[in-house]
This record gives sequence, C-alpha cells and structure tokens, in this order.
Amino acid sequence: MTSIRPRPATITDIARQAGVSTATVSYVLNDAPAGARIPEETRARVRAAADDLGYVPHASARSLRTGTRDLVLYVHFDVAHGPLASEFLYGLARALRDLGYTLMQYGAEKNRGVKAARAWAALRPAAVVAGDDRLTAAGVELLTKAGIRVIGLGSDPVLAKGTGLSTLVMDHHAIGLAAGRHLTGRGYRDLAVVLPTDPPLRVMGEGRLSGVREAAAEAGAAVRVHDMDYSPAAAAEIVAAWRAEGLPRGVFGYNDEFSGLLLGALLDAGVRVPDEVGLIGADDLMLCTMLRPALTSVRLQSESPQEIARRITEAITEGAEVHLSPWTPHPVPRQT
Amino acid sequence: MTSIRPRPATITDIARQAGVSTATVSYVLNDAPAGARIPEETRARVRAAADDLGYVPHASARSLRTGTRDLVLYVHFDVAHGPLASEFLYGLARALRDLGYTLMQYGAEKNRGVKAARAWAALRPAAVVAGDDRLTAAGVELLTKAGIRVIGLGSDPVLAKGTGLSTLVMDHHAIGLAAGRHLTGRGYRDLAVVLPTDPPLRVMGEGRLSGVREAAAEAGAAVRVHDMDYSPAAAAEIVAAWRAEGLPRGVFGYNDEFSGLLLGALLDAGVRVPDEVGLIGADDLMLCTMLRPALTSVRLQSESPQEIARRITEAITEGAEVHLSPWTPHPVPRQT
DNA sequence: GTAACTAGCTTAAACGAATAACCGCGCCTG
DNA sequence: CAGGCGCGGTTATTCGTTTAAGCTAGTTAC
Repeated sequence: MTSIRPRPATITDIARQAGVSTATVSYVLNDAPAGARIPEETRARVRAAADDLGYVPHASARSLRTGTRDLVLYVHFDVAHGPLASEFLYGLARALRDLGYTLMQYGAEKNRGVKAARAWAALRPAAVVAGDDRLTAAGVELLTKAGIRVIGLGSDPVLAKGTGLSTLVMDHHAIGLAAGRHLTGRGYRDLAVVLPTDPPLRVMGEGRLSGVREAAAEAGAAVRVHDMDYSPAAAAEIVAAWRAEGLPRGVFGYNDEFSGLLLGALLDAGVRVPDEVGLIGADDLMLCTMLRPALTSVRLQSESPQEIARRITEAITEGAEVHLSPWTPHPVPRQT
Repeated sequence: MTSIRPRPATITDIARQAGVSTATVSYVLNDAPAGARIPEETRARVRAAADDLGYVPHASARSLRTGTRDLVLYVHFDVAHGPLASEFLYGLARALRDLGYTLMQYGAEKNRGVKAARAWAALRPAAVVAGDDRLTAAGVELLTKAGIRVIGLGSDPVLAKGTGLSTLVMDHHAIGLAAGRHLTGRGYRDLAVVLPTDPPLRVMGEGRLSGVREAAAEAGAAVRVHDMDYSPAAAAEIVAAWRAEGLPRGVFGYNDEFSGLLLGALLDAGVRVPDEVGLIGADDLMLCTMLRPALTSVRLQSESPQEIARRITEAITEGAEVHLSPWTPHPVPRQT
C-alpha cells in the first residue's frame, strides 16, 4: 500500500502555485495592513490558489509565531455530565468563542496535582478551568508561573483569595438554605438530609447540609444526616432505618437523582409522599416531572454565559483573580 | 499595573542556566539515543535547571517540528450528555491516551459542513469524531485532503463505504428489535412506538422503529407511531389520544427519558402499568430504578474502549476505513 | 608522527506562519 | 540629473523544538 499520506497545504504551497512569496500570501490571507499595497489582481490569484489547495491555517504554528494563546481548557469532574452542566458548558463555549477563545474539554486524566498540571501546561492554554479535586497548590503554582490562569471549579473563594487562583463556585450553602426553608416553610420541624458518599459529591453535600442547618436553626427544626451512595439499595436502607427510628417529616435528598432513589424506596415501603414525608431535590431535572408524585426541586438559574465568559477573559488578559458564583437557587414546588 | 506576564520556560532558558546548548537540553530531556554520550553530570545539571524553571515542553512546537499529530477531536452532538455517552467517552479517552493520543471534546460550534471542518482542520488533529449531522461530503473531503481521518458518529456504514469516511454507529435497528421482541414475547400484539421530533434524535428513532417493525412482523403484531417532543405535555397528549382511540398493549418509548415522561402521563390518566399497558425504554439509566413501577429497558453493552481505540488508531496510521458498531442491546426486565 | 577514534558537546536547519525591514523600479520634482 | 517617493512585492528573522551533521580536544593504534 503506497498510499501517499496527504499533507495539509501550507502557505508555501500557495506561494508556489500563485507565483509569489510566502509573505505576500500571509499578508493577503490575513488582510494585513502591512500588505495593503498588494493589488487586487494578485490578491485574487493568491486566494484562488488557497481555495484550490483547500488551505486551512495551522492554528498552533500561528500561535507559536504570534505568541497568542486562545485555548481555554475545561477539565470536567466526573460528575459534570448532567444536562445542567452540559448546557452551562455549551453556553460558555459559545460565549468564549465569540470573544476569540476556544474552549476544549479535556477529561481523560484521572491524575491530579502537578502531574495533571504539567499535561495541561504542555498545551499552553490561556486558562484552565478545573475541578478543585484536581488542583493542588503546587499544580496551581506551576500553571501560574507559566502564565496560565487557573479557575478552580468549586474551590473556596475565601481560601483562594490572594493565591492567584480564580474560582467558579456553586453556592451550595444557598442551595441547602433554599431547600431547608422550603421544608420548614411547610411547617416541617423534623428534617433529614442525605449526604453522598462519593468524595467530590460529598464536599458539595456538606455545603448544602450547612444551608439546611441554617434554615432549621431559624425555624427551630431538628436535622438528621444520612450517608448514601448512589444506588437503590442504599436508598432502601435509609428508608428502613427511618421506619425503625421514626419517619422524618421533611427530606432534602441532596439532588434530584438521590431524591428519585429515595422516593422509589419510600413508595416501596408504603410511605405516603408527601402526606407522611415531604421530599425536595435539587437541579430541577426533567426527571422531577417523570416521577409520581412529581418531585419538588431547587432550580439553579445561571447568569448569562456571556457575562461569565467576559469575566474569565478578564482574568486572562488582566491577570486578575475572579471569583464567580453565577447560580442562584430557587425552589420549584411540585407534588412532593 | 506593570505585572510581568509570566512566560513559560523554554529549552533556551534551561540551556542558558545549565551552560549548554539547546540541543543538549533536548537530548537530555528526551533521553534521545543520539545524545547517549552525554555524561551523567551534565544530565543532572540540565535536569536540575529544568526542574528549577518549572519547564514543561511546548506540545505544539514539538509536534510542529516532528510533524506528528496526536490529537483526536470529539465533536459531540447536542444529545451526548447522558451517563452512557459520558462513560463511553471517558473510557475512550483513557484508552486513546494509553496509545499516545489526546482526546479533546470540542463542542461549541453549531455550524457544520465545510465551515466546521475548517475550524477542526485548523487544529491539525489526527482524526475527528463527529456526529453525522455535522458532516457534509465537502467537509469530509476537506478534512481527508488534509490527512485528517473522519469518523462519523451515526453515519451509515453502507453509504460511507469507499468514501474514506469511517463510522461509529449504534445499531438502532437492533435496539428496536430487542425492544419489540421483548414486547411481542410478552404476548402483546398491539404496539406503539414513540418518535422524537428533535431532528438528531428522530434519525435514531426511525432506526429503532424499523427494528420494532421487524419484531412486530415476526409476531404478526400491529405498530402505531407517535411523534413526541421531550416534554410532559407531549406525553400527556399522546396518552389522551390513546384513551380516545384505544390503548396500545405494549409501548416502546424511544429511550428511558421519553418513556419516563410517558409513564408519568399514563399514571396521571389512571392507566394501570403494566396490566393495561406494558412499557419499555432504552439506555438502562438509573432513572429506571427510580420510577414506580420500575421501568423495563434495553441496556447497551459496549465493547471495550481499548478495542475501539485500537481500531481508531488503525484508521489513523493505516489510513484504513473502519466501521464500528460496538454496542450490543439486551433487555433488562423490570416492573413495566 | 599521524591516522583513527571517542567523548562531549555545538551548529544549523528545519516545521508553518507572521512581520519588520528592505529592495528595485519607474516616475516626479526641483 | 540627483533625490525622493510610491508601488509591488521579497528577504530574513522569529516562535520552541528536534535532529542530522559537524567540530574540537584528547587518547590510542600502528
């Protein structure tokens, strides 16, 4: 097999075909002011050759020469694949593109800290957005020293202040507070909260729990806490425990999916929802409208992606630390 | 603000600090055979300098020089955000990395055809995996001419044969066949199938429908078809129509999420599931175990990501057309 | 005494693109 | 007729890296 591996056309190829120098080609193709004196006839010849050869500029050769970085790396955590995260990412990508940046998702590496940071830095992005579970101080320092802005997803803005690390967080306390107030607002004084065992989720769960605790304190309600992994069996176990020790009146199930599992287990145990136990999730997934009774949830309304993208580019161009928390929670009451 | 924008260290910086030439640095850092005669003492000096400066090689400068492409672009379709797609992608990324490639997701562009192809080609990937809704013949040709392999997600392998386009498809007919046989196997002879209105989903839905039709033909069953968009209202409308014209005995709801909506609407209408209407979804999401009655579903078992990655690299290195269909459907019976 | 060899490097040329600086020619002006 | 200038480009350098080819001082062989 002597298949000639096709080579992408370069400006040199165009120059040869159009009978000009590569400089001329570059000036024409970029409409560069320095090459303003090139007559239309030559321009046309160059453009025809480029078209004919199917020329596409070599992005990294260009950025090597100009020293510009337009890549923003998004290292998603394992949990970031719901419709909520997906839509956020999509909007952000579009907004960043409109500002001249290219957002790429890069999620293969399980490794974290300096090792991961080196892999990211090799790509010379302008910024990297990464889950805080991937970041270590040494890793952040390596990136920062290389002129790469780091935006920690879920990192604590208070801790980050002054370290050069920017943050993009969901205010989990506020989510828990909204959920808790919804429950206490219904008159429930005996609350239960589910805390996922999966480590990245657990951190968020603890933030949400503290919000529920605040709401409970306001209303003089009690709060029970239950570890749960994401499985029907775990949900059944918790419900069994409730049967034994007495049902809670209001439950915050961490999010819609954990709440969905709990709801199934409650119904299996013959518990009447919401007459005996009220339930609220979070994320307001379509799932809520599939369940019967339909699940009450805390919706997270995001700021406009344009605004978030603008702030991120601010961090890039001005080297500023930005701290974003673009989601506002509000409860969506349904049947539970 | 005279913040000196930090510049990543280069081999030139290391060379200066270690008092050697850049060639030596390169030889040492790459353990190159050509530089085998460099004594340990010099090596140590170079490595110390590299460490000290926090050196990370510039991936695109390197690949510019060596002419190697190790990037695989994955242009996800809008629908690719379920746990199924997520897990597949994750495994693929890891497997490709182990083979020396870097998988990146690049999903911002709504545009398709030649315009999108140009954007992808600018990044000089070794291959691009893209939804067939993003591909046009002209776009594929542009990429192929630039030596970039194209793998169409969901493209028809029969049509692609000989065009140079590789394919990675889900066998929707087989999914529909499995679902249909499950329903006819329960003795149902009056079937209904839901067809999403969203264009990318619709194409898959049609494939699944043809599978159900085959199963129905085998058993002498009738098949009704209903358009549905992904909303509770659309589900309620279909159920209302069924009430009017007579309930189907067995329903294939396209996937778990559409089936979940249907289930909710059926229960709202007082229909007993599965006594009056049997229901099966597809994807076997955790959602199935949250619903009551728990949703029967068609699970898609994927081949090992290593094998898929190997085939993809085969397409890259040998320029071969590969046609993959790594998912096998089998029904998971639950309560519906 | 010199050719041959080795150790330990360095020099220089690429890769694809951008761009500052220059160059030859024709024409006009003083 | 020298000098200047506009036109239509070209030359050369650079970005960070790799790598083939060379170079020098010292050692060994004959």
